[in-house]
Amino acid sequence: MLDDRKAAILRAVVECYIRDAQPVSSAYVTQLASLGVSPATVRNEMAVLEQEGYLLQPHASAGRVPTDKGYRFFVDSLAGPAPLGEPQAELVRMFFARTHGELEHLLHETSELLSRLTDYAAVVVAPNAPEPGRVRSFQLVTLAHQLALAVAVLANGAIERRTIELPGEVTEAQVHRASAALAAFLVGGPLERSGAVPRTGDLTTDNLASATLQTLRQPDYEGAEQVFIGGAARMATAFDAVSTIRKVLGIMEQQFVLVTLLKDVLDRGLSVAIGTEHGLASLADCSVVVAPYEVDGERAGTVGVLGPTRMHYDQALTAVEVVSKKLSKALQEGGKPSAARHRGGRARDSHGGGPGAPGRSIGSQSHA
Amino acid sequence: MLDDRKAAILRAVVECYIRDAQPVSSAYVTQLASLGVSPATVRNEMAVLEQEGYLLQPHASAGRVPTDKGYRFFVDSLAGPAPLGEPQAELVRMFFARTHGELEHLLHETSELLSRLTDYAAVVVAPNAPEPGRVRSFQLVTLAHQLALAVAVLANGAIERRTIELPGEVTEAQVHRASAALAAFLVGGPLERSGAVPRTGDLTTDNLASATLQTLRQPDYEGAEQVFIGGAARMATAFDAVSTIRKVLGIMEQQFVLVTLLKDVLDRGLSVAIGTEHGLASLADCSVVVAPYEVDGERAGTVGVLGPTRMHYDQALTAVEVVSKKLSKALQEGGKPSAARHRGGRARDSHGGGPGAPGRSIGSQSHA
DNA sequence: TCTGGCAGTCAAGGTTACCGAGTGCCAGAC
DNA sequence: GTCTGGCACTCGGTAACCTTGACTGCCAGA
Repeated sequence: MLDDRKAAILRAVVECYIRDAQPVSSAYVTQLASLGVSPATVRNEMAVLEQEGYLLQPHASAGRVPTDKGYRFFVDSLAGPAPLGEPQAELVRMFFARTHGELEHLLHETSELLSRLTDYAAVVVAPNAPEPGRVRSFQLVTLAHQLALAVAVLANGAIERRTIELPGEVTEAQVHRASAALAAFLVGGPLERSGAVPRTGDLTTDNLASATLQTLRQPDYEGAEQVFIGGAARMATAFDAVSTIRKVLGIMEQQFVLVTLLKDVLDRGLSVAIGTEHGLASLADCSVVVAPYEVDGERAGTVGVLGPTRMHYDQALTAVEVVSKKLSKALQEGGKPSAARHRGGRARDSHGGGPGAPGRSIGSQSHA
Repeated sequence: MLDDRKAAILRAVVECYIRDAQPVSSAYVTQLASLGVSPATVRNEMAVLEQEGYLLQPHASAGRVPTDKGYRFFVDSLAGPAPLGEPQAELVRMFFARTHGELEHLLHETSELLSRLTDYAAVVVAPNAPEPGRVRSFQLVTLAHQLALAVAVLANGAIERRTIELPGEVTEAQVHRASAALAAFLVGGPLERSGAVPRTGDLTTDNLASATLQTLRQPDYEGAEQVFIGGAARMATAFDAVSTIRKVLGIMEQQFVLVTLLKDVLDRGLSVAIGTEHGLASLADCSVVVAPYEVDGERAGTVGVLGPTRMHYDQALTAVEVVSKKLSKALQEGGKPSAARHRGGRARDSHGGGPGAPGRSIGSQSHA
């Protein structure tokens, strides 16, 4: 589609613009990309590139600026992600060497890591798949007069809990029996195990048990995706127009929108969405770099970076890639309860570090 | 300290400046505060007020702007918090009428509520006191080969969990016995119950039990304060200098600093800290309005509002006051497990609403 | 097909002048 | 003594204007 020279010129323009945030002139390209031609020739080529929609001239006497299409070509023709700088690599190594507490904490910190690696805002979407783990222990505990708590410990250390309302006439003994029956039924299998609890003979007990079972099968309201945003404040550094900052922060508030955005991008099989490629008008000046991460070999969640369209795509791609890989691995490490956890309460690794360091990012956690 | 007329003039200046964000002239004050004197007189008074440090003139031909000291006088002489507007009151009522899920979720949403009420950023610091609840149920569950999970359900529905590393030679039966012994020892009392577990006769079991007890007595690493920030993006609307926005967002990233700030203000017995009154140079353009909230009659956490020094103090004060009261009450409602929870895993109220509405704020949750 | 040169265009920056908002001060009234 | 009206003064802000310089587009010639 583009001959070598045009491609080289386009690449040069994109690179310069990403670096300097200023329109790139033909002379600058000439001296940077050693093409052996004069500025005039470059000018001609640039005029063609503009006609074809790769470049744009803010005004007549200015240099050229890449369009979304220009960035797209740049990204697609990228030799591949740049290797991570040594200091960054060290950061990643350090980060994943430490053991983190529960999943939420890990993901939250991961968003900060990614943000620090790239210097853009980072987004981490938590896994929303229900815990697949088998039940290791089940208990029904009476709390108040007409209130009980169903607590299940899953094999991976996660805890599922549901509040159960008791009809008035249930006795403590009946709760106990129902608990035992449910434990016998559930332990060793999935929490949502189908079928009915074997009858105990006592009607109230059986009713309680089946009601509890029903509740357990309903997904937790936490099922909605959780989003962690790291380094939102870096957006204020990436742009200098107040209005843009406002728009972007505004979108980041609507975390539901953000999750949908990332999902869409991934679903379209992309790892980069540039400018208007994702349909959000208020993020027209932003690009998104995403990668899924896996738990037990299955796509579980998403990590991503949100930055200006003139972002360092190569670095962002690498960072996102590396972090998603490492995160997958960290979550993979099976029984290790320090990480493979979701929705359950908190766990802490017995050798986990003390109180976390002061947050460095406007981290965000919400139920989108 | 200030005679009535000076006070009236100062108040008028502050009010106008809060409303218009523009230096206030003597003429404007004259027509607004019906003092029955001419602009010239007001000018003379304003000159005195400036000399005494209540007002400031950005430049010679400009009107006056309040200093921190001026705002302080204004706040202190405030007749009292303004009543909440009807729409706001409705918002609060609606909010607290709904049942919320677990504590974290509630606090997170509270920060958004407060932000929406005031149109500034809101901060909610979670209670950091350990759950005082009595143990209702205790269990030690083997997870992996050398890994167990201690799970305690407290009377208020909270769940405490600790990971326990098992020495290699422990059998499943021994874990079981230790679990039973610990349950017998702990249930009905506090989780940190002092004393030793009664011996079972089996050395390994006893060792495991006492090791577990030891772990239980150590505070969870989540003991560090959690902070929820709602509506951080509103800061971008409150200021129009990019550099200020950057500074403020920067501080909000360092959530540890933020917590300390709120703590300091409260400890000094203040409910409002204006401009440089709190020592943070980068928040010199900001004021903070705080109030503690209570759980079981004891100070548990803090709610606060962070806005520009020219904030609507009366409204902010009311909002913070009302929200802290209502929050205390919501958390008070004793056995109700839907709210009185911390650190434990998640619980959901059986009649809790489905997936929350899309987040409207850059909410933030971190371990400071 | 490339190149050098030249004219054209336009943003940015600096200068000037002007306007107007607001003060300070003073003399006179109450 | 206190207040007021009036007047001169001060500056920030805006607009008009010009200059500069950085580009490009185009064209004629290599």
